[in-house]
Amino acid sequence: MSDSARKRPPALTNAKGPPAYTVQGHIWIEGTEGTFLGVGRITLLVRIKEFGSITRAAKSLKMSYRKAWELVESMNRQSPTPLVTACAGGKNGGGATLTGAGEKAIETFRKLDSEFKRFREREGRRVGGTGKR
Amino acid sequence: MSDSARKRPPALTNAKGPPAYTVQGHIWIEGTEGTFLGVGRITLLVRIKEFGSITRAAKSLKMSYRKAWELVESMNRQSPTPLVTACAGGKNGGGATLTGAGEKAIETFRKLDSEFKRFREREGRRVGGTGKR
DNA sequence: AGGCGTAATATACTGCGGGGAATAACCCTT
DNA sequence: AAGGGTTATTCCCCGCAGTATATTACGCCT
Repeated sequence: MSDSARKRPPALTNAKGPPAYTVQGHIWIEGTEGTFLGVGRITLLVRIKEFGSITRAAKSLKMSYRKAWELVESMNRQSPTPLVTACAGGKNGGGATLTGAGEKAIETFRKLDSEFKRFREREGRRVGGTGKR
Repeated sequence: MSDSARKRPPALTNAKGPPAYTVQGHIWIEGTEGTFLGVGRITLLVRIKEFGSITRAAKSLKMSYRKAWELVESMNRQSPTPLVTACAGGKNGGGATLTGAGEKAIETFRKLDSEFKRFREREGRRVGGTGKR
C-alpha cells in the first residue's frame, strides 16, 4: 500500500497501480414537462444567438432541424416568456433571435454548470481519484 | 411581478404563475473504461448481496441477465480487487457474493449521491424553484 | 410578379442498444 | 448417474429515438 493512500482512509481503492477515478455527471433544470435547460439546449441557444437562424444553428451542431425546433418549442413552452422568437419570411427569408429571457437562461445555466464542475472536482478528490478532467 | 420574486434578483423567471423549476441530474464515478459506479450498478450490487445470485438480482430489477453480467464484469475489470465473486455449480447451483471492496463501493457511492442531492436542492433554491423533489 | 431562404410540419427510414432465447460448462445434492 | 440451478456466452430480433426527405407557408427583395 502506498504511503499517500494510507493517509486517506475513506478512499475507494487500496492502491495497486493507478486507478484514478473521476466523478462525472450531467445536470439539468426541469420544468413542467421534463427537461427545461441542459447542456445541449444551452449550446443550441448560443448558436441561435450567433447565427440568428434555427436552421444554421442546427447545421452547425450537426443536429436535424426537427430536433432543434423541438428543443426550442419545449423551452418556450416551459418559460413564462419565450427564450427564442422566430418568424418565417421577410429579410433573409426569416430568422430567429434570442430574447432577454434567453440570454438570462444561458447565464443561469452556465453558473449552475460551473458550480457543478467544482462540486465534481471536490468530490472526485474525496473519492480517491486525481480530481482532474 | 410578485413581491417574493422582486426580492430574489438572479432568479430564472420574473414570475407569472408557478414555474417551479428543479435541478435534476445524474452522477457517476468513471474509471479506465467509462462508467465504474452509478445508481443502476449500485442497486445491482445491493441486490446481489441480498440474493447471493446474479440471476435473481437481475430478475428482481427486471433486468436481463446479460445486462447484469456485463455490469458486474465492467465493475470488476475497473477495480484493483473485484467487487463481486461468482462461481457456477455447487450448492444451490452456484452463486455470487459481494466482496469487502463491493461493500465499500456501495458506501462510497451512497455518500457521494447524498452529497449530490444536497447540492441539487441548494442550487435549485438559487435557480428559482421550490427546491423540493 | 417571381425568387429566395427561412420557419413549420408530416411522412418514411434506419442504426443500434437492449432484451429474449438458446446453449454449454460447472458441481453439489439426491 | 441423473437432476437442478447457477454462471458464462452466443445469436437473433425488435422498439424507437433521431435522421433524412419532402412539402407548405411566409414575407422582404430585385
